[in-house]
Amino acid sequence: MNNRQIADMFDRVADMLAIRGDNFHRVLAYRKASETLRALSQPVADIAATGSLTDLPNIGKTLAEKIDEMLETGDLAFYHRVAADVPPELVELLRVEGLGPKKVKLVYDKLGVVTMDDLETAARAGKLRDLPGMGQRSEEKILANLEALKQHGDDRFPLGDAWPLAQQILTELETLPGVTQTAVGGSLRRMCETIGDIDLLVCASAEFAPAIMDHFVNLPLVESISGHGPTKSRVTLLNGIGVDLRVLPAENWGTLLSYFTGSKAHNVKLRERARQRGLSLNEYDFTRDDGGDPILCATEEAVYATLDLPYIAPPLREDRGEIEAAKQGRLPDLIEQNDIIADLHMHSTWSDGKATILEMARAAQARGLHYIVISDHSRSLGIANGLSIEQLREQAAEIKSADAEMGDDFRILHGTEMEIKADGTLDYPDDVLAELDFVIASLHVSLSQTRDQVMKRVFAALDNPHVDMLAHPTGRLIPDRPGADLDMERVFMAALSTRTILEINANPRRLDLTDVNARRAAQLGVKIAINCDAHAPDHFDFLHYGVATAQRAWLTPNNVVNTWPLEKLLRFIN
DNA sequence: GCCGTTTTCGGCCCGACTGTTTTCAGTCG
Repeated sequence: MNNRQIADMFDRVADMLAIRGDNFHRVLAYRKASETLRALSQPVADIAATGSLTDLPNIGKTLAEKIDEMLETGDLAFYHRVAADVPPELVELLRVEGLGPKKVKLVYDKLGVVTMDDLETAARAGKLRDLPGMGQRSEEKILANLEALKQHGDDRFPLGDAWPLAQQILTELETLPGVTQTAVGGSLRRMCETIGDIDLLVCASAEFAPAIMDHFVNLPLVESISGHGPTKSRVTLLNGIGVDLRVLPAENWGTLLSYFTGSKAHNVKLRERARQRGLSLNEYDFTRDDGGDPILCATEEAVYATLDLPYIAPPLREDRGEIEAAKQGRLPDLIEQNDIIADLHMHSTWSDGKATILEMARAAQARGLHYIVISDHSRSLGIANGLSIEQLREQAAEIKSADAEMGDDFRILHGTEMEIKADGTLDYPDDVLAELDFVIASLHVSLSQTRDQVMKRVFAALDNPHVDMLAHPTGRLIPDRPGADLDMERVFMAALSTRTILEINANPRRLDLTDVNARRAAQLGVKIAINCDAHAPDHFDFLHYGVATAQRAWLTPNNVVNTWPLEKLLRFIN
């Protein structure tokens, strides 16, 4: 079993234990262990092999043994023991909003409900309303939420879908009386690749809050309201995405922002640190155990300062070592968007782009870039109008004239995004590749090949001396396609030894490498590029998603080749 | 079940909102 499968198993066991009514903190231990495994940037099997599983946070003796068991047998006996008490199918019921472990146990014990269909049948028959603690309203709500789940599912939303939506709502809320500041919070502010719901925060004094909330829950794109109070409201939009809004005054802004940015695990660490100092941290303030005046924080900097920590940027707040690093003064000097001076991967009308080479160059220059690589698709990708060898050579002439047109302050390099074909061969011969300034290799087809097959293809590209960069290495698409089954550790080692750059593709449907993989690659010394893969001038807007992913990977400007002057990049690839 | 400036046992974050209550449990974030 791999990291994700073991993490999934721990999550499933946690849900089953919660339904069974086990100690809450025992349940939490399984969930925390799951998070540790998901954040791990190397195979847990490698760590198990050295016997150092318990060095990982949240993995103690018991869970280490369970991980060993799963690695050896592919199964977990404990899971089957719990399953004797709690049918594993019950876990599915937790996806229904408003149903937690207690109520799932209730409907199972009293009505024998196991599946969603059972639940719907029971609700329609009016059997839920007579259960203790439930009534007609609960029954109606469960039916409505079952229906909503069928309609929208409860999948997470791609960052690229949620971000513009959040900005749109905030822009509207900013116009309301009394609103002095707004912000996104939660996983959206941390720029996770997918988000469960949108957290919005508004700064306004209490007398304005009710009107702000009323406006919010009555926005035209609201489908239903699931909570509506003076400081907190929650709605579901027509596309099924949930949006939470919190309103607090300026004196609480820093603690509010910190609290609702999370992650949960990061917050727990902050609160533990507060307790060590005789303080208790919540979204309003720090209260003192000795009963003294609470400490108010109008900024997040003040929150961290109260805990004797430097400011920690939101993309780092995943409890992946950032608090320990902050304590020791070794937080990374994170890459910022204005460090980026080049884009090495884009398309023009020569293949499937929407703009000419010159238009792309001017758009790039307008955004502060100093050089670009035009990298149209290669001949075998017919669907994207890939270039024949003859077309590629014709294109060289146009690149040259466009480059001259742009003047001395901007350079256009001639590249290609070359297919790594399904049979493992490359789409252009070496002598053609030798004519180009920059060669990108990509997987687009036959991504569901076996690990052996697809790794052979990647090695063929990495080992070719003309290939400078591997673009969107796994080929995944969020949320539809998981991507090729690569052994990333071996990809990184090969990239390192062949001096091949690996890409963080900034398109929010890709974000490939992932944050976790990019962090591991950079740790090993692999150089990373952040590229928009622009097919039109406005796709350069994707850059902030790519930079945020790089920040989540703890990358500094030195890890990222797009921060380098052209001469340095050319030295590296040659 | 994990973890240790609270240190091998006894903590483990906590507040808003809802619905069913008549003072609170459950859910959610």
